[in-house]
Amino acid sequence: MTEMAVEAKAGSKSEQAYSAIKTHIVEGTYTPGYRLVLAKIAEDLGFSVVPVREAIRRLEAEGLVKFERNVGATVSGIDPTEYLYTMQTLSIVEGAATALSAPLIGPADIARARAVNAEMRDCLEHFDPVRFTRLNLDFHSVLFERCPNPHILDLVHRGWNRLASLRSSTFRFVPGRAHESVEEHEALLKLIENGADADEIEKAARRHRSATLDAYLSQTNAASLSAH
Amino acid sequence: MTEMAVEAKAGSKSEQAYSAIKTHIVEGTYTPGYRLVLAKIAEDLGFSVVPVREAIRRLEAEGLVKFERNVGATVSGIDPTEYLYTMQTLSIVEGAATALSAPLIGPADIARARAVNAEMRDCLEHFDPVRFTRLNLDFHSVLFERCPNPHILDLVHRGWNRLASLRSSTFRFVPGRAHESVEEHEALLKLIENGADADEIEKAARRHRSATLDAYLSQTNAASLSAH
DNA sequence: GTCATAGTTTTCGTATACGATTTCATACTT
DNA sequence: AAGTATGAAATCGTATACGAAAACTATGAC
Repeated sequence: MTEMAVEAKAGSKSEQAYSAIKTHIVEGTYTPGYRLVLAKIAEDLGFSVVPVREAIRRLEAEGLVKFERNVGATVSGIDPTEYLYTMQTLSIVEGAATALSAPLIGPADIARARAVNAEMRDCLEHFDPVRFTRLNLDFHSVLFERCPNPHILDLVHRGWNRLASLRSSTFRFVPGRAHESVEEHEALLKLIENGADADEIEKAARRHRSATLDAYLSQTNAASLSAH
Repeated sequence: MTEMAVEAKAGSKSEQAYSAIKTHIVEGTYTPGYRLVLAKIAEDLGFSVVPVREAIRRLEAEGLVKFERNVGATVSGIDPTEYLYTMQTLSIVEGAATALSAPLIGPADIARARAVNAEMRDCLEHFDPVRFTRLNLDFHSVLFERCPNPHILDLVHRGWNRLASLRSSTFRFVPGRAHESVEEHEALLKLIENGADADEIEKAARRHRSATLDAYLSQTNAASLSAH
């Protein structure tokens, strides 16, 4: 788990370049604002610039890098507005993915999710935000990975990747919110376990994410999402 | 209106190639299965292959073309499963976009949508499915274009583009469904006009699309979407 | 007549090269 | 001293060229 960022390991050089750069962004080696110079990356990887360029444009399409004509690419920053857009979009697609996969989630999945959530509680006591964040993805993966619609699943992955690329910087992990979060996780599991209807699950999953966003926004006095 | 497919008119050659090819696909010049040979397109446009290749890979990311390593690209086909995935995804993102833009829709917008819907009724009497389809996009554009979240809006556009690329082929326009559709349009407008809450609008917009999908599926005895 | 195989053709994948654009540093003007 | 113009450096954008992989074709064996 937690390997979501790694995709096509081998393959064409453009694909290799794509995963290599993506990994750097998601893992935090390339932080927001970092300037991606074609020639430099090409040399580092031992490729020429053409496949690197292709990789970067693909990352641009996913929102991980910002690209300016004749200027170059930089790792996307943490503009609060962008963060809001990303979280709102994710709340919608993840909510749908969770609702769609709910009927396919078995007792084994639930058990695994509970175990992960228990570990998350641990992280709160021993204050380990990095691990907490990683486990959070593991937990939600259980809930949405069985989504039978690959398009929706792909959108969910993209959203998480974008968030991961912001992870290494400033905010995230509002302490009070983390405690609420693990409680909501348990509530979500109960809903799924009891075979609640899709609509109810979807709403709960959305609210869970909206609440995280709101917790962040309340620190930065920006506009609220759940107001909508 | 109806110009949604045309984006960056000028710009770098890769962008020009992108819009040119995209237009061909969406307008139906390149039908599903059509083989996109780099050298040929490059010659047609008067460019070299590198920007064309970049354009094609971008179209691949949007699902408009299918790309195989060392083989080439073909315009995406109308696999019923893919159609289901696309429609389901669109029902979700379009539903959200409509709900989010609803509070920003004014009386002028409503009036315009009504006019479009009236024209659609006309198309039913004079049996003009091509125009009907075009107007259908115009109608829905009024409902979702004010969505303040550009990410979501982008996903909606992508969904419509994919559908447009399938348009020219076989199915679409199940006669009975079209009549229902214009009625549902009016119902949607009433909801927005009366300031119904976001959740209600979202559900109605989703159902509207799911119903279109189901009408198609009932002809092909595939699995239903609204069953979920 | 059918299948397998070798050779040819097509087409993609990427390296290299060079022109175009932007950015940065420097010198000059007011 | 501040701002503007000029030139140099960095970087991108794309053309061209060639090697590699796949698809196609023709030939021969059975």
